[in-house]
Amino acid sequence: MTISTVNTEKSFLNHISLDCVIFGFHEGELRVLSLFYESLKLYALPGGFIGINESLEEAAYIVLKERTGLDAIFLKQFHVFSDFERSKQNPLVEKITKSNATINSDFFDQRFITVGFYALVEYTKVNPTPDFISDSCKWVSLNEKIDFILDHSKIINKALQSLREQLNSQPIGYNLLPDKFTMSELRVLYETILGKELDRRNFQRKIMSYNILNKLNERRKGGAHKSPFLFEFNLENYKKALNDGLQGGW
Amino acid sequence: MTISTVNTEKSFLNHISLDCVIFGFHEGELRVLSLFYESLKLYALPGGFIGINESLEEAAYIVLKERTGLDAIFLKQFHVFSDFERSKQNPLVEKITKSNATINSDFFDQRFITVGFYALVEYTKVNPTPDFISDSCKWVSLNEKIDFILDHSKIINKALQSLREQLNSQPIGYNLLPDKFTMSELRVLYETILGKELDRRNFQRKIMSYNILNKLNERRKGGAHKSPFLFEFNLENYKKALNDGLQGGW
DNA sequence: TTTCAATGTGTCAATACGACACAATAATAC
DNA sequence: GTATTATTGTGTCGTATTGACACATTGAAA
Repeated sequence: MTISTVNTEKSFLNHISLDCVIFGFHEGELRVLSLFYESLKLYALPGGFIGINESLEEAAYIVLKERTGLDAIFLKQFHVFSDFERSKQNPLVEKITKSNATINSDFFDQRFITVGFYALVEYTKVNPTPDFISDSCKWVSLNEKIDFILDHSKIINKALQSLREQLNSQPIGYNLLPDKFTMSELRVLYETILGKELDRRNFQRKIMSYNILNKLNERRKGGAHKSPFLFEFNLENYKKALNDGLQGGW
Repeated sequence: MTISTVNTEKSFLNHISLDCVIFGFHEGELRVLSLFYESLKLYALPGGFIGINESLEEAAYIVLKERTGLDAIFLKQFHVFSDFERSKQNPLVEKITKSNATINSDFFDQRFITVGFYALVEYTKVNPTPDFISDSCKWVSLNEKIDFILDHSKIINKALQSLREQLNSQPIGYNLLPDKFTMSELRVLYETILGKELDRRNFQRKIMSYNILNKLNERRKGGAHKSPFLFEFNLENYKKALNDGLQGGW
């Protein structure tokens, strides 16, 4: 009746999909893990469907695990995209139909309402892995002009907007940076997400006032100029802040 | 295939529903418009399904219009509830089956993923109207202990939490108060949403600093004690604040 | 006319914030 | 080695914002 299968292995709910905006931070740029379709010259967000006995969150974790190899990830639903027109003319349908894959292309060729999730991951820990219909999986910088299928550009923009709003109340950074990092690295991350420069000294004063960072007796060597101290997140206070929220904005 | 009908008039998408937490403010209490099922002694949130050529938002506006009689309403999606167990043992299914209604009870008896919306309306303007399976539609105070079907209590709590977070960045109040109101009324609304007391004088200073209110040359007569001035929202600045957001928290 | 609770409007100190200065340092250039 | 240079560490200072509180005013009720 209302349950369909993509292949013979698993049954999914019709009409509902999810798309993940997986953010990484590298070389001072925010990047989004994207699937590339060589024949279409188009990118797409990693996504999936909801198994008949899964929650959205469980399904999203499966997508993340498959594309990144990572488990414990900061994951948050941020918006539902339900425009009547949004999944019309999905170029992937034709691609699937033409392929020899043993999957049900009818399933793809229905109207989908998609739940957007954003995830924050540590760039270097990710092992980008394409799915069965994409040719490659790679990081795409938000600074590049990239063509995505359907409304995926819109989804990314909305994800970034949500991330910005979160930044004002939650201690984002733990998930995007390596365990040890310099104050400059954290500040550049904030600047990148916000899209504006922040005063180096005022930033440090404010972020330290939240008591979510430990200053280490260790410096980052190797770079030119004075070696900066390394910091790490104070997990105990970080978790408290996740619950209670921070205050003030940037 | 994947489209079902509730009655013969309209086709809906399977597996997807929406529920509306319609907030009103009356006698210093936040209230939620709820449907009551006499035979079950249970309440439920007004909800609906997504027509095959509607967006979620369009469908939500239809629900609001039908239950309140109002059009232009502040409406916002805030969370998707997708637990596998959430729509098991829906008491409404049995109720529908037993009734003589010409509706397809099979449609109700499927797994639903529901999108939660919250709406802010002016209490006195609402004309509460039950739907075809409920016995009455009434305001329920958040202070009362009320039994809701399924996970609707959880949905209300999450809506209130979202509303609180919005309060810090958006000029909420325009939709919940009459056109003209006193500073105390606005403050009590904020106190009610936040669940804590605010200093009367500091509140006024802060809210006035946003420039979203016009102080009128008019006083509320009739109450005991000194007559307070009336205020109204400055729509131009209010809309600006809706876009730009406010700053600071309470 | 008095009472009393609520209102209008202020002050004050503590804190937070934005803008900025200057010395210390580590790799590089010479 | 020594000088150079960009970056880092750590301040200060004036202003704006915040929280706590005081006191006179008002208008219905006693």
